[in-house]
Amino acid sequence: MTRARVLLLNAALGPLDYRVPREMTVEPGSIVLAPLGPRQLAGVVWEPERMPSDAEVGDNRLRNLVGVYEIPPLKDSLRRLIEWTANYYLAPPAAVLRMALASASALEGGRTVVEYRATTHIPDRLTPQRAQALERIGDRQGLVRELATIAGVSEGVIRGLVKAGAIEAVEIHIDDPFAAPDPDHAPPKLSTEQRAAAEALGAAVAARKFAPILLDGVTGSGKTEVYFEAVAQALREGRQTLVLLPEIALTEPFLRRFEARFGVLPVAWHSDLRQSQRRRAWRAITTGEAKVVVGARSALFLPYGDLGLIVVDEAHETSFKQEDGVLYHARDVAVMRAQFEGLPVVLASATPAIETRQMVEIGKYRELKLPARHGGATMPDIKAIDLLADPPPRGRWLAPSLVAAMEETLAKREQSLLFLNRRGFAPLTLCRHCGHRFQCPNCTAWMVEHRLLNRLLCHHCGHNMPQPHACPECGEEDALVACGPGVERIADEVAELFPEARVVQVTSDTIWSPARAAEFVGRMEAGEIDIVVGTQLVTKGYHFPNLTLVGVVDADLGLQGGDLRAAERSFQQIAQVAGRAGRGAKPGHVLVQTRETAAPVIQALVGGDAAGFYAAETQSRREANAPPFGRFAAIIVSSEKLDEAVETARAIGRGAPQVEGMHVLGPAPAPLAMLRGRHRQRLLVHARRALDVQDVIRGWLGALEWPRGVRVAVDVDPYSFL
DNA sequence: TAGGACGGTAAA
DNA sequence: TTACCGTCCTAA
Repeated sequence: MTRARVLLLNAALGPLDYRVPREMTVEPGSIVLAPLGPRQLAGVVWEPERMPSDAEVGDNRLRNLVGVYEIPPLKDSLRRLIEWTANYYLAPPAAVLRMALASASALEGGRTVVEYRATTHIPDRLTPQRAQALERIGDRQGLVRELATIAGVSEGVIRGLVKAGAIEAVEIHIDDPFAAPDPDHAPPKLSTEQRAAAEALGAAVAARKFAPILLDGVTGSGKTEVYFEAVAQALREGRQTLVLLPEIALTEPFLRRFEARFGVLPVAWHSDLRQSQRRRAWRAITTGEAKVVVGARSALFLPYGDLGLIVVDEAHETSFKQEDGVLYHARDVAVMRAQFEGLPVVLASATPAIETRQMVEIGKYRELKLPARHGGATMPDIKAIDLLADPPPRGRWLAPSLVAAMEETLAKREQSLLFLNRRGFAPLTLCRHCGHRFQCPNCTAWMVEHRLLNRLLCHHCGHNMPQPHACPECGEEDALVACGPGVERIADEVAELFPEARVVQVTSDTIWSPARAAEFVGRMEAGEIDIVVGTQLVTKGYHFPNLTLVGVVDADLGLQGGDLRAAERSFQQIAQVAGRAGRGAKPGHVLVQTRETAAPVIQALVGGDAAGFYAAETQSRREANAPPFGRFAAIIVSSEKLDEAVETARAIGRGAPQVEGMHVLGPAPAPLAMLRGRHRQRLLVHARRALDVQDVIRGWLGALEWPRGVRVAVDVDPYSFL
């Protein structure tokens, strides 16, 4: 009799044992279908010694596996990665496994999927629901269920439209091949420095060994062209490349550059894929036919058939840290995957994280430097505007000297970019009469006024309400005032100052799909935009040769809140947005508005002393025993009931083990004391680097119990201290 | 007494 | 997580 230990796609369950029927063969990694109570669930066969079960079950109680999927088994290297991730981030292995088998439907054998899209035919009976559906669907395509969700109507309405001929069926073959990129399609002209770096990367790919490499080049130095040569090398060897990007908003410019270099588009992987696209991509990834995959975090755990290279672009980006579910850092897990698979991994950034720099420092990572801009472009000059000496007029946010520079830029028919990392019109609305402030009922956060929508929104939970005219507290009319600036307010100010200029706002409210991003890029390149006002969305990735002026509206914003990475993040953000200026033949200028011209961040930016800033910041981290020299883990306790959250957090605090080199701060209310209707308490564990803090926490929390509605989440290496 | 809400537990 | 079971309560 053979038994198999199976890790099921159910995060609440540990591994379960099954009987393997006589006619079935499985091996570790096999993807199987197993009975679970009255249902059937997919899972993966695992080595029993690597996945201990809490209770041994006798042979007589085992149920038979239902079947094995005709899909290559998950490789050892991927199973080790799943184990490592679950162990390091204190997550259920099944939750990590789910990311590898991200397209459960791809497991089913079906080779075709029927999708639907609108025709030009207008049905005879156009009910309001039908009209709404057709309008919202536009030229989108998808399953009946997907279209119903998009349209906000029931599936019956969609089916009715199909019957009426307004929506037609399209057959999708999920095994349709992806076109192969051609490494020799359009080789670039590289500078001597780029050539040297490209050759080093190519050699690392050919060596087929673990090699973590920091590709460190100033903004505009052509890092992408350089790592494309590593991709070309992987293609020549017939192996796959994974390129991780921090946000889908960045994929659009990337796709176009890729197509120009290799002749075809890469395979995209992100959360917005339709089910059929996901299925097709997943299958092509497992077979190795998808040669280059560009994706967000979640592409990291896919079962690549023959991976040869991993690239993490904009590797310093904090959005690589997953903030819900499994709280992993994609940059760090990418390095681990490269290690398990024996591959080179390239971290590309103009402003690497202190952690990454430190790895170079101690000789763990190799560094390839591109110290100059590509094609003769020069670095922009950065000047600070002292808001205390040169303040904007009352009720305005742009200093006279910044306005003058914008005027000049406009006169030269060049483009300007204003950066403010705050969506909406104003971050706080209050009543002048009684002092009432609009707060989210579910979160410890102000409601943010969005004039584009004429509503107040909570940026944490999505709660929203119409823009009020009277104060709900005292009933006073016309007493509500908007406090502080957001991107919309800056755009208004710009429109008043330069009525003839063409202004666009670039935030997640206006650029919410790759198509919108493409449209923005197109208009920028065609010179149809004079001034961009945007959030962090505009700080990276874009290359606009005619953009010569960058204004940072409030450089002090990022320094508030004071978490351990505040200074570093400020520096990176401003250096990145500054890097958008003067990328072509024309030189760029950057003006940074600040109330603290003496702050080290501002001094480093103005003086162009990145190395000095990094050295000072690294030293202060060392002294504080902060990452990368020491480590943190946050324990977040949340419940809809305040007393339960507080009591559980206290119990956890009381249960803290005495361990040499570790101490526990808290519990205390988390800075976001209420989020999406849940009260949150936080404990912060600070430990020396060598301590296996995960093991300590596992033992600590494992010995405790808490009420049903209480959630206890551990965030290892936290990035958000909210 | 039917049926719903709730809590506890098993799932191999 | 989902399914199911027992308990308790309420409406009829």
